[in-house]
Amino acid sequence: MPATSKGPDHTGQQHSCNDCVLFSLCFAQDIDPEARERLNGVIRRRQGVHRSAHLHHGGQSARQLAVLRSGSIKAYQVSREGDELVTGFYLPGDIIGLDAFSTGEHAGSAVALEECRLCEIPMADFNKMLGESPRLNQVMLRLLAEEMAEARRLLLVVGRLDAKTRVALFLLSLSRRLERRELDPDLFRLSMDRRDIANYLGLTIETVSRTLSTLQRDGIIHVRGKNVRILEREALAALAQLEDRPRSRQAAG
Amino acid sequence: MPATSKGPDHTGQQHSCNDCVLFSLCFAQDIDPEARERLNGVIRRRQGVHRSAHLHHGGQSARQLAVLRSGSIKAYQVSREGDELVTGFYLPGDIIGLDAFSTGEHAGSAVALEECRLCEIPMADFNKMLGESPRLNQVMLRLLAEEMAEARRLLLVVGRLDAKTRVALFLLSLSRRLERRELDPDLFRLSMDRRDIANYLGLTIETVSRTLSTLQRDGIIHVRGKNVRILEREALAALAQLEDRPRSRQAAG
DNA sequence: CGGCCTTTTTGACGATGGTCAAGTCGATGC
DNA sequence: GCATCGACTTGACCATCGTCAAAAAGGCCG
Repeated sequence: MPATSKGPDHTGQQHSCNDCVLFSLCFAQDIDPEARERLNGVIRRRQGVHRSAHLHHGGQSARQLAVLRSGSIKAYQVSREGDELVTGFYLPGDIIGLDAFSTGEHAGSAVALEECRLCEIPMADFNKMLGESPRLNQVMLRLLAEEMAEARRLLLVVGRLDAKTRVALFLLSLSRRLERRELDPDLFRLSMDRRDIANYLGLTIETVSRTLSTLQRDGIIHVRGKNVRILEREALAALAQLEDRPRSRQAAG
Repeated sequence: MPATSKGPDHTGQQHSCNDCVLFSLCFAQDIDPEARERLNGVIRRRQGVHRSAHLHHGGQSARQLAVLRSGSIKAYQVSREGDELVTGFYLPGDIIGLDAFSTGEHAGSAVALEECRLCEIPMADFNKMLGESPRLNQVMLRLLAEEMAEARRLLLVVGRLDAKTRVALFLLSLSRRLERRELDPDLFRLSMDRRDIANYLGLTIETVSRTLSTLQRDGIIHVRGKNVRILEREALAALAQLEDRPRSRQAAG
């Protein structure tokens, strides 16, 4: 709770976006230097966000926008019936809180899957900047459109593909995102549990587990609890694409 | 092709947003009168867009933003494998082309399901206005966030619910949208065919057909081809909510 | 290390919904 | 009217994946 906010901290991290190792992934790279300077003034660098801590809950009015610096975060919504619906996982460099743009309230919740560090921008400051910088607006519009495209992709995966294909796509997508962050794309640790993966993919825990086992049996991956190694990327990619998709194969008009 | 563009047309429709019957549904109501005046100057009112005519294709660079004035439109994407993926249906008042905001190119395609009329705003003009009006930016951000929320809802429907629930939700959603447009929410015509419905819901044609038949047998709706009458709204709503959802019922953390 | 709890895996079984196939309905054209 | 073509409906069958159950593997704490 008493986590550092503003001012120097003791982890050797820099205090300007310009020096940030994540700069090339962050939206800050896309705005003009002047705006970035102002951003630096209002950003609160927060660390010590521990596993299971919520960044925000659905329905809460948005107090800040955040960029994830380290760790990982699960985004989910709660349906009227009270079930959880996992909508995505954030990795370092991702921006958190865009879902509040329509109403000013968060559409969903976000919870840390492990120890996290963040850059937070108070909403008031951010809105002020938005009102003054069309450029920043464009960037936000683009980010939101991207998140939308991602949701659409997920839609394809979740509704229409068989279990093997869904899991293959999940692993590959994660792998690709890690690669873009200069992390090992073939050997990584799943920070979310089977339940979250299953929920995200629209499957049950058992099916996810079984599917991972099958992929291991076929020599395509190696799994040991949360640790995954991709052995045959080609084969995995083949599954993700070619596996005859069973449902609704109507051709384009 | 030679359809009217600009200037008077012969259907008795007005030429200012202020007089438009759709004004209360259109984003034009949310911007300041001054901007609306400018909008009026650049809008092209187009009619005679006939069934199966495309408004745009995926990958095309966006030439305009459009508001649907009458008729209905199907939005879809084409996957790498060449399958069609129906992502939504537009009704009068809906805005078409937001998907181009991230890259400048349309993410998906849009095709008329029946005779349509539109208000088109050339992208160049629109972008110019965006650059000058933070207010307009906010409105666009909100619209995009809403479209996103819609996509998320669809995600829930398509991946996790059984066929009966999906179809019930589809009918209710359509009904609600018609109601907001002051049309009869209980008696309407489906402008899309079964194939499109099935694809949108992540089901097969046969299952959609069977499910509609079952709903009819149970006295909840009456179907005759594309014509639908909702007989027992309560019962339909009950199906949409309470029908025990079979998959992934993990509780919130 | 041993107990306890949670997470994950594995197995057996059955229902939902996809597949294939045939039949009905409806619109259009001759 | 009749033929034809596509859209829609209905039926029979069966695969996939959810359900239920139990065992195995980790984690945590004493």
